[in-house]
Amino acid sequence: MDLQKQRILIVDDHQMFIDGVKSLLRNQNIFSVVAEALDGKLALEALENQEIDIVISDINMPNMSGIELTKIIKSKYPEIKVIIVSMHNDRDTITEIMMAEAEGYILKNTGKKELFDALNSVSNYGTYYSNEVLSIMMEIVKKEKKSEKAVKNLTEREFEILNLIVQEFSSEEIAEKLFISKRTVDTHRINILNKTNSKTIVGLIKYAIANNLVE
Amino acid sequence: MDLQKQRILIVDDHQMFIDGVKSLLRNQNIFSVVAEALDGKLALEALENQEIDIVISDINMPNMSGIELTKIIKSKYPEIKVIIVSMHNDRDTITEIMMAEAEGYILKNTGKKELFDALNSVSNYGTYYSNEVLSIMMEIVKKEKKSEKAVKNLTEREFEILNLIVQEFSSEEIAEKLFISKRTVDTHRINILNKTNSKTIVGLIKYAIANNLVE
DNA sequence: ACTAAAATAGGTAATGATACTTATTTTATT
DNA sequence: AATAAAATAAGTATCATTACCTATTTTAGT
Repeated sequence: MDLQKQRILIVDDHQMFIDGVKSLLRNQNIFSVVAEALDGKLALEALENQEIDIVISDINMPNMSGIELTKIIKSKYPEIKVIIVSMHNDRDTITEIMMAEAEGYILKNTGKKELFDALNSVSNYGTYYSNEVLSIMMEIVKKEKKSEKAVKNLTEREFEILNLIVQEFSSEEIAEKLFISKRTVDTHRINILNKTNSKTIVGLIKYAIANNLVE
Repeated sequence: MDLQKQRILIVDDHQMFIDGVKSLLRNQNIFSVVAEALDGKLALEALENQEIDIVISDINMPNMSGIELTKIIKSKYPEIKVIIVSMHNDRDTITEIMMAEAEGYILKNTGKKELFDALNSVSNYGTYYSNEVLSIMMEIVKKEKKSEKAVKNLTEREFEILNLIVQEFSSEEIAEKLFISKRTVDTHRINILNKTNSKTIVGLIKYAIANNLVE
């Protein structure tokens, strides 16, 4: 008796993409696309109705992202492997995928060969991350460490003042608002500049916006 | 004798997408995918080597965007119809597509039916824009008009200086860089603040970032 | 060639931000 | 109770930004 084919669920809000993956998985006898879903909710319904071994999911979808979907799948069906597929390989995306503990992450410009490599790795060894993704992961590990130190060690008061600065209040106005001396605000200001490695208020605003420290 | 099939070239840096479109265009006798290309350069080569009636192109591609490709196609082969396919339907994208004068614009979550509608419209009437796109176009026409006044009436020089401000150069440094007086830069600065309704440089930076006037 | 818009620049002043230093008081942690 | 971290504040100085005004020269459009 043959080993059973690996049963695959494809999740993507773009029908074209689902068809693309299906066409890549035609004419072979290891994997079988047994279900498809256009969003996370439909994917979860599909998982309740049939046994699935591997989920291939897009990351950007309406209502529920591939990340959220992965987290739910991992908590309800820890034995199911998840491969996330994405257009972009930026830092934020990769970090989120790591957090969600997906077994694989490939880009949408992946060819047939790499898709099979990923599916095989995931169903046998455990994980698959493309070289592109791995090199970005290494960059993150290096860079994130030091920026984390700078970002996170702003004190509560400093955060409060940073927010007021971004809201266009001057040091004097902030002082009035917080019932403290303008000189104190100035001190906080300079400490904030130093901690965020900003030279001027322009850099600080950009930094605050880029790092989501405000709003 | 039959009418010749409409010859289609698909351009996308994601092989999966090309396969998806091809699978949607299987089993019918109006359109025929006779060529595919993974980027704009290869697409232009393909156009030199064979007759094409309709180009279906992705918008986000490395080296040359679908917009740039469309512009080149339109200047060299004005009789070829172009349908742009995109993930997103944001204002900027739609505006650019209008500028490039593509005959059609559909989203990647388009199903078989809409793809055929688009292809038929484009090869017969002339253009096809999905309802989603049309409604966004109307919003643009309404909103863009008023923000245009504030945003767009920055002069080239003012844009240049705004960019340098955002890059954390002081008025003095900007003056040196542009070989003009610091007083001139100051004047520009104040005009920029007025035109963007910003009270302080903090507001200006936020405004510039929010409106994509920089980077 | 004429006109409007844009770019140029200066005077004068007030206000704001930043640099560097020092020091006291509060608050949290062990 | 001791220590460290955070919040408070001020002195002094310099530099940068903004306000309000006026005015000339360049550039582009009809």
